[in-house]
This record gives sequence, structure tokens and C-alpha cells, in this order.
Amino acid sequence: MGRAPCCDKSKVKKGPWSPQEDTKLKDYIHKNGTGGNWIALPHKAGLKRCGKSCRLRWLNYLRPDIKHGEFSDHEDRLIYTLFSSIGSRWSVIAAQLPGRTDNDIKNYWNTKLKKKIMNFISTNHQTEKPLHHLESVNCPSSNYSYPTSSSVTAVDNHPVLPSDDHGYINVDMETYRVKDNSTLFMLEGDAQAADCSSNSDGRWHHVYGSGAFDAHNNMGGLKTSNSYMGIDGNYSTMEFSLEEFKKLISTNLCSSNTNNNLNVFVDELKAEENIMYY
DNA sequence: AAAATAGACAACCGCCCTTTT
DNA sequence: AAAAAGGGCGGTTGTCTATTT
Repeated sequence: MGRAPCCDKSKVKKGPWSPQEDTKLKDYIHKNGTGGNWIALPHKAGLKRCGKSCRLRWLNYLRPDIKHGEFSDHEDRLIYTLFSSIGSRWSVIAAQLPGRTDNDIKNYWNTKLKKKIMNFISTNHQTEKPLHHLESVNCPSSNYSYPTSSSVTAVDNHPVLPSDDHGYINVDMETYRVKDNSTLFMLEGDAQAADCSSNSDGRWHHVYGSGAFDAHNNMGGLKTSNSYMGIDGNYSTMEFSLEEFKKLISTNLCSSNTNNNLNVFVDELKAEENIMYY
């Protein structure tokens, strides 16, 4: 037996909201707030709607701080970066984009952004770089969990990076060769993170902390145990060769300390051995 | 011009988790 | 401690509009 429905569906209006209904809901909430009970709200507000429907309408559309309109390139990159690392946890992603709702982002991803990115990866134009660098992102919470190989799927012919049961990717660096200087790697840990990019001569530089959330100290900034990472958003820039870079990663992955485990994602690989973490 | 199809996004459903009783 | 209720979330569907046939 399933759980009882939250309201009598036969007495409740469904489908698109009319402007009159919107006004009623807005007026009621402006005067009284939500009262901490969405189920009781429609009756009090004189709406023949399910409480959940009212909640959704308010949170996704009527709320005054909602941002409507086009997504910026910055937002595109942020969504892509977060989706690459945590998958379709839209509410977590939305929390990083002020004014955007999970529903909005989900719709945007499914209808536009995914195609845009797939198109970019498959056509692989040197001159076109809609997502040409990764955003620095904060780890959303202390119980940040990574998708494991069982929860990720290959897109087209792009293989999926293997990961262990804890979601940490087993990096076989031999698999990933830098074909040109536009290849990007992103490192991310549960309490600290680093971005890497390469400069024109193909050497790695800008290995820096991204101001990740430190779950253990409950504050921004990075652990200082790794000298190449910046502290409190102050990036310390060092140059790394690819070999040094590989060593850096393997050192961290070998650590038994969770804080030092790094998760590796590959973005925008432009070689025939393209790898997509999805 | 009309019908069919595709695109966009609002809205719903059902499940899960947390809080309350 | 257990059951019920409420809230939150992600997947999916429904509806409206734009574009193509």
C-alpha cells in the first residue's frame, strides 16, 4: 500500500496557473508568509490547489528573487563543471547559482546546454571555445559524495573514467595524454580543490586552490598541507611539467587521508582518446 | 494555409528523508 | 519507537509556442 495522497486530487485544480491564482498566492504569502505549512496554505489563501503545487509555483516562479532570462557563459561553465562532478543533483547545483532554481537549471541542461557541450566536444573546433576554462567551485557540503562508475554512463563513444566504490577515480595517467595545450584537468577533493590549466608552451601552470569549502574547519580556504595550493583564495602559482603534474596527482590519490584524496575530471579533451566524465 | 514536428519550460508524480505526533 | 505528515528532490509529462513540412 502506498502512502496517502497529500490532498484530494479530484477537488484540486491542475495545470498552468492563471494570473488570478498567481496574485492570490503572492498576496497571501506577502501578508502571511508560508506559515511553515504548504499543505494548509491553499485553503487559507482561497486557492483550489494542492499545497505542493503552491510551493512549486512560489519557489520556481513567483518568488521575488528569481532570475529569469538567458544564462550567462559564466553560469554555463558553472553548471557544466558541477554537473561533471556531482551529476544531476540540481538543487545542489542551483545553490551555487543565485536566483536560479533547480527546475530552471534542469530544463536548461536537458534542452540546451547538454547539446551545446556535446556539439562542442564532437565538432572540436580550435577557434570556438564556449567553455574554454573550468570554473572554480565550492564544494557544496561536508558530506559531498561523488558519483561512482555504476552511476555514470558513457556518452556516445566517450569512455567513462573508472572509479572505485568511494567514487574516487583510479587515475591511470598513461591513459590521458596531453595532445595540445588546450587540454584541461580539474582536480577536486571533498574539502579542497585545485584547478590546473596549461599555458601556451604546454607546461602546466596555475595549479591553485579554488577557495573550496573546508568541511572540517567550516570555513572557506584550503588546507595548507599542500604547498602548491593557495590559502584563502590567494593563489600561489607554480609551474608544473606534465610529469610533475602526474606525480602530484598520484601522491594525493595514494594518501589515506580523505582530505587529501583528489578526484580528477577531464574536460574538453581534444584528442581521439577523448574522455568524458558524465 | 494547415498539419505535423520540435523546442521550451512549467508543472506534476512518486519516492525519499526529516520532522512531528 | 513507530507511524504519519510535510517538505524536498529528480525524473517525466503536459502544454504552449515556434518552426518545418
